[in-house]
Amino acid sequence: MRIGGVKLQISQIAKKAGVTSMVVSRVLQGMPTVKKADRDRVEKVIGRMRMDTVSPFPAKRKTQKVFGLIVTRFEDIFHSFYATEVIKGVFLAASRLKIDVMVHISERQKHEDWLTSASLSPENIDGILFADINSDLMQLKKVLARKIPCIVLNNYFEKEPINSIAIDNEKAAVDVCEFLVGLGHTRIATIAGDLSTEAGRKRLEGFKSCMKSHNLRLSPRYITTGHFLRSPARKGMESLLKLSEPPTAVFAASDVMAMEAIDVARRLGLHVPGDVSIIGFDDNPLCAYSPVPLSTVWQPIAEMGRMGVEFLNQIISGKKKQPVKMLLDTKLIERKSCGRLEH
Amino acid sequence: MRIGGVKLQISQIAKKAGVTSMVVSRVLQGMPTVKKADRDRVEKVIGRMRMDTVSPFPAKRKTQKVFGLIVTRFEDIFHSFYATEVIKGVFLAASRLKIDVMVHISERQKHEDWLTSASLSPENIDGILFADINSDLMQLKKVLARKIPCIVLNNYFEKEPINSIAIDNEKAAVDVCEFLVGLGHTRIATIAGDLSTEAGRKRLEGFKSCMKSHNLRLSPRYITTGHFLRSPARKGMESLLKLSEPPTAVFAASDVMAMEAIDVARRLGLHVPGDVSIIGFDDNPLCAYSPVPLSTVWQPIAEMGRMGVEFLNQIISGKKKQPVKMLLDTKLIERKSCGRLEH
DNA sequence: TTGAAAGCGCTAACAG
DNA sequence: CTGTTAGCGCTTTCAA
Repeated sequence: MRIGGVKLQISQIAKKAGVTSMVVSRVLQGMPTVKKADRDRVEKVIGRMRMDTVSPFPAKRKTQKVFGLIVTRFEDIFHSFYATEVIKGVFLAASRLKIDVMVHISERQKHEDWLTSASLSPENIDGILFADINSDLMQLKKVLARKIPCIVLNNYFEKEPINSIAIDNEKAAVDVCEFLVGLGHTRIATIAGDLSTEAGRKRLEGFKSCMKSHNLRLSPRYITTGHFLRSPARKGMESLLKLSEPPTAVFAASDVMAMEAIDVARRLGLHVPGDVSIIGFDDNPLCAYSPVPLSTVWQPIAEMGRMGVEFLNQIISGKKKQPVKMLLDTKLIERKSCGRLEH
Repeated sequence: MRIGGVKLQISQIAKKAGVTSMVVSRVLQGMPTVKKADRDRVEKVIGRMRMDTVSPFPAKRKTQKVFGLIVTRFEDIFHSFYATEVIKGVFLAASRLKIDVMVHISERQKHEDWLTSASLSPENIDGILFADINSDLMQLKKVLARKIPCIVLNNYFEKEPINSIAIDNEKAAVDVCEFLVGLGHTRIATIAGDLSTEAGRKRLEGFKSCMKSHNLRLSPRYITTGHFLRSPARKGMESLLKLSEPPTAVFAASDVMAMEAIDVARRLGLHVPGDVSIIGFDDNPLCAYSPVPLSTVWQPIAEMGRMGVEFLNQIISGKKKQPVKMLLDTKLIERKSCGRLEH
């Protein structure tokens, strides 16, 4: 067990907890065959030692702290704005705090047991940052069971005692919807993101709930899913524009999808925003190359990564009480792709 | 000792080398008290076992391979285009090859002995990638001495048997100079980069040698150093424009510096490229925000990172002969910041 | 500069 | 479920 760059001896933990080394060893390995009372005691002792070990020696450490960064793989991840921004924020903070970062790209859906693999074992890692969690809650549960300090980014756990920092996607989507309604639009459609991600779901939910609060009817045909990908987004936009009553405004859940939507519209001879307003999400710098400057939502992704590292560091040092819960605010960026509806 | 994601037992190495475990242990720890003959034998055996261990089991591995990525810290590193691009390329390849990456930001000049620190010890690492080497050749030497597979990016070792992949900065600078001469310029100045980096030096050398080959006089006053930083670059540009015979074209060794140079010129009421042509280096996307589209040099930074990972992986598997040596070509991007000289 | 022996920290196995 | 024992792999020590 590694704490704040220092190795904790099993025998020492055992002594303090009044159990044998074996019991501690089993607890650390997450084996089920340990009496609950013993397990609790061991965990409490580890928690106490964590604080004792780390706080009093700020610069005296020989070994650096090491954080694991778990990134769920998805298509084009390293061309994606999200991943590179998170990584930027994480490294920014890590380099300031002199923390090494072990990056692991985990395969979606697969039962990769990276926790027991050498490089990411608690032996070598002081804490773990999940850059996102897609469906594989299993690993998170294991990490929690072993009391390894961790923070989840981009997924907000409202009730569970899990440290999490996320973008307030729902509020952001409401802002977008309010903005479009404020421009006089009533026939508003959406190209939703990947609904297996929390960001995708929340953005859709926020949009729906805002439409409802304005008593605007949202036909199921106005809801398409682009999975955050280019080609499905195009298909979605095409289907929207083919409707007998096409929308006058479209909320795309990512800038990449919004750019594709603009392209689809223009190829059909429509003007943006004259014939149809389009708004994106991300504030991806690539929008600078858009034929019409894209209105969008800026989100503090790099900040989220930075805060993740800083908070995790504080948690490990016992300077921050758990659970940490943060919802970060977004900002609507108004450019030229949305216009007031003329009657 | 870790090889290709597999732990090699000291005792096994010892048996094959015909020495005791102690000797091997000492060799691995880099202790000086080992007979040279024994040390050589041990190293040879390790080299052999490396190939035996890795190649025959492509997918059978339980543990992932782990590469260390050493990035030398400098100002604003994570806002720098270079660092983020290298990292992008490294992760792109690493995720494809299912390799974990341990990122370490090393402090410049300091005697950080990260090799003996737990997280980057040969115990936990299969190979090392240097994202650049600034002055601290010591660490590289240690890595080489311990026969840990490694590749150096962005520094080209012409003669030493060190694996290296770099941008051909010298040729790129010659291209730039040829380009400016081709536009009719003869009074060409430069804002050089940080001359403690190889990139900075080579770009200056290339520029100088090309000027010479055209029999163009290069006054020392025409050579300023901007250290790749904003404020020194401004000062450099200011001093150039104050000369009694100011240059008609300026080669800035980075886009950030070129943008500052443009700003300085415009604030003095000069037109770019009418009064002075300016060319940068990097093809930083941030040039999109430049008041006049910046002519510059694109360099395959992400590709360099990607190749680094791929080659290192092949070296470890014995599929690639050492030393690997590569010089990557750049491309001059012509936009609007350089004009033909009118007489 | 070497290696036997002792020590250390961990875990698999097995008996209770 | 527990804890003893035995064993593993490595390093420190020390005498030669």
